[in-house]
Amino acid sequence: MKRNTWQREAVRQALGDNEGFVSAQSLHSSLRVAGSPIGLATVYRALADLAVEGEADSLQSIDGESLYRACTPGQHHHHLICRNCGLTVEIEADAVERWAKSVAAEHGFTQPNHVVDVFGLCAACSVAADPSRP
Amino acid sequence: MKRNTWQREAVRQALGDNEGFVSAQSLHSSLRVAGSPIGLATVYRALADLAVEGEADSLQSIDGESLYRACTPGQHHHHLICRNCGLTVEIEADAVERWAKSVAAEHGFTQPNHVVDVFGLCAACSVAADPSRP
DNA sequence: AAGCCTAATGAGATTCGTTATCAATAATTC
DNA sequence: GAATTATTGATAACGAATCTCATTAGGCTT
Repeated sequence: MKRNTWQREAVRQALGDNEGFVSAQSLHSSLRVAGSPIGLATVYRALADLAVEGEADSLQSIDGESLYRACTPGQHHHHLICRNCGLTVEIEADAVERWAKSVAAEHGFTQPNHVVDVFGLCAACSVAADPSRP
Repeated sequence: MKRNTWQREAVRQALGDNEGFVSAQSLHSSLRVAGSPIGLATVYRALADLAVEGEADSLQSIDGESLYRACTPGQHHHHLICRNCGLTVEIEADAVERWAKSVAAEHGFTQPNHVVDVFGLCAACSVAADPSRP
């Protein structure tokens, strides 16, 4: 049976408090800094559970570590992420879902997963990077 | 100044001989099995160089390791990858390209990059994994 | 409230991919 | 051929993530 512990809740809340994607390590250390005695292994477990339950999205950062972010549960979606400030927008992509499924089936592949993320500069960071073109 | 060594050439060739994405580790061990005394660190360095020069594509596998594959430089494409045997099919995705661009613009994002990869089990591995459902 | 069962925790050890170190080697230039 | 110096490679170091297992505590029953 699944149990509710203050640790799970602390991780869920810490995730929700954060705007963009965070690593398990940094989430753990910010919890510790905030005075929580939560253990690192527990943070990893809680994040993995949240990801399975659909309450968190996860992606692999460039250097291979897993990053997590709170998300609206129950809905499969992808992300538009500012590579400067980390601002993240959730995007729906039914067309992409169908495309991924069909392209997999077309080549005889089963159990298709897909990784679809768009990185860019958000409006604010675009202006900051090139003020001449607002 | 950059120097040409047989080790770089061996890595480039081993990559080209391979059908799908390979990890640095497995590439190294197959080179060793083939009789080459090449070192592991050198394989990592050669692969990183090839990726920077555009002669290899790299991606992060589900479990966090970097996988590499030879590719024709200057051409943008995506991949359909068997997560069991590594078999890779290059896929065209003009529709996805346009979708990524438009969704980025729609939210005020500029300079859009995107990560689009589909993982699954290829026909052969699907049968091997579940022979009852060929 | 007390007790039981067992899921969950957490400190530390462990695994494993990748990178850094640094003396030795060898590719290029002169 | 000698000099220069990029490159190599064995090994150490690093870091993210997982595992171990004794301990803790959540939720149920009585």
